[in-house]
Amino acid sequence: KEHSEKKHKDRDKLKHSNSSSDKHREKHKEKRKEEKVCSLLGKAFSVVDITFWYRGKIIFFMEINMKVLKFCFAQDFKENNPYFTAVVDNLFCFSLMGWILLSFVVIRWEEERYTDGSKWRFLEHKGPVFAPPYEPLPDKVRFYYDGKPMKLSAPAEEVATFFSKMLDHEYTTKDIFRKNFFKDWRKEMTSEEKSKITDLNKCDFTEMNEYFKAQSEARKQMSKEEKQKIKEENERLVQEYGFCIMDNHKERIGNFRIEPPGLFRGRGDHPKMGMLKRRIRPEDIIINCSKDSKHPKPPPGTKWKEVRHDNKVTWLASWTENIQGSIKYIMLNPSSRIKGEKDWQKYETARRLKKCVDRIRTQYRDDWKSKEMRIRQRAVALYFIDKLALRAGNEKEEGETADTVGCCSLRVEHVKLYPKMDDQEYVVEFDFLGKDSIRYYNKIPVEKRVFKNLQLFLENKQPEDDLFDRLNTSILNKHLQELMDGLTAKVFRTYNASITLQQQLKELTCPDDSIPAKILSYNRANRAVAILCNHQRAPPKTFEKSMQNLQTKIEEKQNQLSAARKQLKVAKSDHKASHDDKSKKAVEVKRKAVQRIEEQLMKLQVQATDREENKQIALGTSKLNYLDPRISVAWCKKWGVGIEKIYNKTQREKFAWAIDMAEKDYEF
DNA sequence: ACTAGGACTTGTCCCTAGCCGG
DNA sequence: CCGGCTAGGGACAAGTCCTAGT
Repeated sequence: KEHSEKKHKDRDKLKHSNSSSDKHREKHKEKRKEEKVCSLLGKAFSVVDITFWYRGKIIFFMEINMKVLKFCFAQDFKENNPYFTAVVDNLFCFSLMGWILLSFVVIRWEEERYTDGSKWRFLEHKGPVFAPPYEPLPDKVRFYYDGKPMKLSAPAEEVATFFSKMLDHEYTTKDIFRKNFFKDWRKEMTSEEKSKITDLNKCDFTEMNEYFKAQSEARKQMSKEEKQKIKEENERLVQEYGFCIMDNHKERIGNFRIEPPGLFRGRGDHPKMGMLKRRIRPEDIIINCSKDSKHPKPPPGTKWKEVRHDNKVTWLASWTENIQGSIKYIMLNPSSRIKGEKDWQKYETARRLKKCVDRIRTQYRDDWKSKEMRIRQRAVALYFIDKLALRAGNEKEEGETADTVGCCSLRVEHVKLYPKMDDQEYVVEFDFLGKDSIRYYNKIPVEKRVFKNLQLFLENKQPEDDLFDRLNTSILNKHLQELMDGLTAKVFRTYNASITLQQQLKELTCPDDSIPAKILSYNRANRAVAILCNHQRAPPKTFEKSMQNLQTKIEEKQNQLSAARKQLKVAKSDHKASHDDKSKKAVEVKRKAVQRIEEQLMKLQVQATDREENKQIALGTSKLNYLDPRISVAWCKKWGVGIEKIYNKTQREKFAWAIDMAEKDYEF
């Protein structure tokens, strides 16, 4: 019905444009019409049939070039049904007595999956965008050494600017940072500079620092037009370099810009902080694309390191970074088929774990009694991974990164055992730095067997010895692989996160709640998961202030409310006195006003609670990486909550497959 | 069995576009 | 229309897990 209404409107527009004599305008309208028709087409179909009948008037199709139709159709179809792919090369379209027959092939993701391990058949892109070249400082901005101004060579100056931009950060005062920086900086100096500049403490970067501050201030002060221009330029760059063609579809690239040079910071107590991250040139880049595609061109006068055609991998370009010597990649955006499909598979693996988790739990409990030490250790570690959602904990090379651990790499110093604590027995206290040097602190009571085993593991060990000395991640994962196909340590995190969300949602959602209250429940369920996974954040710098603002708003609303209530009272007594229509209306109006303000107040209060509870907890990570989006989609459908209340635009794009697939009765 | 390298996922921080109330 | 604030996106670091070579 809706579509036919739209069609009528379109037809009216069509007549209109025919009578218009302005050629240009007509052309424009033509284009819009095409777009409109194509978007209508995309929305017109449900997704399961191989062949669709669609009733309409042929006039639309005659006027559209078949090629355009095909392309628009492919795009629209994909946007609306990301879980499917349409093969439009075989698109077949003709009219029959006012009906239009459209026939094309629809393929589901899993049907399209290649069996030989290849990830794509065709890949074409324009290559990465490089960091802008270094612009030397104007002469008036000077660097001082030992109190005297000194002109630096361009390479040395560039590195100096990196440091000068960071002057406000605490880490420029750290010894390691300064030492690493100075060492790398000296490598960029001319021999003359090298002999002169021997002590970082005698370097004065303040003038440079002020210059950059002024620059950023000036950028803020730019006129609207200038800002608009920059925005447009950026947009153009995205249009040109931000997309690629992979197997008949135009897909967004995740990070098409190469990381600019700068000083490496690292997280936590990183031994390499302050080192120079060098500039990446075309000669460092390996391009990956299909042989029969138009290969990306390197910037004039340069060459790529290599152009290869490896369809067993998903990346478009790669280079080796100089701090850790690891490889960096350019890959597709999460909304792309290749990422979405993988994401979906991940949750399917977690759902398979759900089916056999009881068996696995029984087994590891059995293994706590094993005669073999390695099996006991494996079983206790697995218990922690399952119960506490710890990460696997690969070994790391000492001195290369910050000292952090996961389950398998836990050391004796990270756990403390308390046979009795308060009113609980067999309490284990964990205190260690995990990924990104985020502290994990937790005290939990465990079963007696686990406790006894831990005591055994700790015997005759130094604090810096491994807790699980007979275990590492590859042993653990090999074991898990035997328990279930595709099972690894991280699947437990996904599984426990998703199952917790589903169960919390069931528990917390009250059918009679208002929409904001329901959303609060959702956020609380999300929060439970974030706490489980230890997703913390530094309380935002503006937290206190924004909390206060909210509080004042609430007070204001409360005042408004009491005022409105008073007015309602007055109106009521007026009505009692006069009993006329006018006063009756007035009462209604006032009643509505009170109601509205009550609602607003409630919304604010809910918001305040939500924010307070969220002070140190980051919801984003679990939402993006651990929670099966179909649970959320189903919840939204079940309770009539708009999906946009839960997922913002990017998240909706990433989870398009789930929004498409999940019905309100979906069970993880 | 062990290691290094490679590919891909997960994680936090920081900046800024754009929203909203005054 | 302006300025303050904040959500969201980008940047990029740091994990996991797998494979191939020794």
